[in-house]
Amino acid sequence: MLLVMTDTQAPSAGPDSGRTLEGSAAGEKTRANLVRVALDLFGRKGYDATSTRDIAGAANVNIAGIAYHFGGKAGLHRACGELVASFMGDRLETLVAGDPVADAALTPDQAAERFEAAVCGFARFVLAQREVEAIARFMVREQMDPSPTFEILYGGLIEPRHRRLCRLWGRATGEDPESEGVIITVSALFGQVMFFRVGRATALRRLGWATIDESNVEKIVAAVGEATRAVLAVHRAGKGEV
Amino acid sequence: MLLVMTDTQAPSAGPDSGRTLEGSAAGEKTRANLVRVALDLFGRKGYDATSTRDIAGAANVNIAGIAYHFGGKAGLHRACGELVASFMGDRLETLVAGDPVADAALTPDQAAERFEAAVCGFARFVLAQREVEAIARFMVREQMDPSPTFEILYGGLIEPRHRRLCRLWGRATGEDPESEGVIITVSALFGQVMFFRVGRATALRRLGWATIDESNVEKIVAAVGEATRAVLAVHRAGKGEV
DNA sequence: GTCTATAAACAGATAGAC
DNA sequence: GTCTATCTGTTTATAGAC
Repeated sequence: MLLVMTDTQAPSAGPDSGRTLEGSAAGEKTRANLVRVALDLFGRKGYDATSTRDIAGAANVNIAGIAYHFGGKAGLHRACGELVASFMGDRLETLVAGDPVADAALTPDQAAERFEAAVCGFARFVLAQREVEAIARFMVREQMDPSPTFEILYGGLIEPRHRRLCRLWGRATGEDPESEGVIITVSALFGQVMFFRVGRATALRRLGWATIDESNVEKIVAAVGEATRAVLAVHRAGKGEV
Repeated sequence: MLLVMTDTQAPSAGPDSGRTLEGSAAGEKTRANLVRVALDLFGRKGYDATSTRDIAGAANVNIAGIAYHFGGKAGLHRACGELVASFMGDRLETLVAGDPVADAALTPDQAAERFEAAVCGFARFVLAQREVEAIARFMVREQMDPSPTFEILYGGLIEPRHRRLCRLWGRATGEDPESEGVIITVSALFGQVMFFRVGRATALRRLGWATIDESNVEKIVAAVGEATRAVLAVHRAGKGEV
């Protein structure tokens, strides 16, 4: 959550090269403001389409502050990626899967139950939490047009979480957690949830909803939970049968 | 496929206000080139981040040609949306669902079979066809940051196709095709496919694939087809049971 | 229908006062 | 650490020659 202040390598020798690692309290707040606003704008409009003037204006920070604190626009974007990886990693760690070391001790039944809870918890978290809106937009944009920041997201957040879920699936079904089939199936099940984030404009229009509020989230959770149970059942029953 | 030349309302009285509706053969080719290139760049980098200079350069057309033929950058974007709606509408009409009027005459078994074929056909089309790459990027971008062009995509393509699939689902399960539950479930099932488009960067890295070639598409089709059958079976067996 | 040239606004970065 | 002012390059749009 606070690895925003990792020292950035400024592309040119800027005024930030000599500052201390901690910074002052005022500087800390300025940096946090900039990252919060930039995350929203980068996600909404994309990197190139977002001007540093807009960011600075919305964050009530002078334009020159971006270069000072992050070495430039690219450094600010990197800081956004680090915030996302850190924030989402913290939340998903406790929300989605519980204790990692205990996985091997789970019975298949327990693992299946926990996997379903992971899908539903992920859906509730990703769809209901207001603070995730900007983060989701930012992440989808990095998927479609990866910048150097994608590596931060993939290596620091996506890959370990996804691998973890595949282990859980393997524990529940007896299948190889690193096999293509498991990775694809787990990805597809979580893709159900993603649709209501990425295709939100379509979903809202088609369902006649103004927003995806708490009661609407539960309707979606019910559907993806049911699908998860159904697919899980097939894989636990007959392994070869398709 | 050729409603690219719908006359654009130029924001200001430009040189295109007096031209004929058909245009010359050379002009037609220029317009098609511009739309093809713009669709790719808009999808890749977004509207604001794509410069008319880049588009004109890649299309081997003079910069002023965009204002001449489409009234400006916004008109070119609209033309891209019209091409997408027209092209995808044509393909999905034959690929995904067959004859619309015959739906009511289908038995539940036939409808279920056809629905599964629709999901698999959609997956093959969306994931395998090279020409869909740019289109998919363009559409996802409109979902996340809707412009006036979104209305063209939703009303002319997404809504009618989605409604059609829900009717098929309703025919197979006996459920109300316009109910929230059906719309959500159908959306979620197709969301499985979308993940491998939108989250392609993640899927490739996680699976160790360089590209999603034909054999990889079939692996994905197998997984989403299986999930579709499983969920369909649950809804056809006991309607109240969850 | 296509071109050159240019206008007017805006981009990111930075120097230097405080 | 924050500010103003400015430099340099790029953006879309357009006027007018051909």
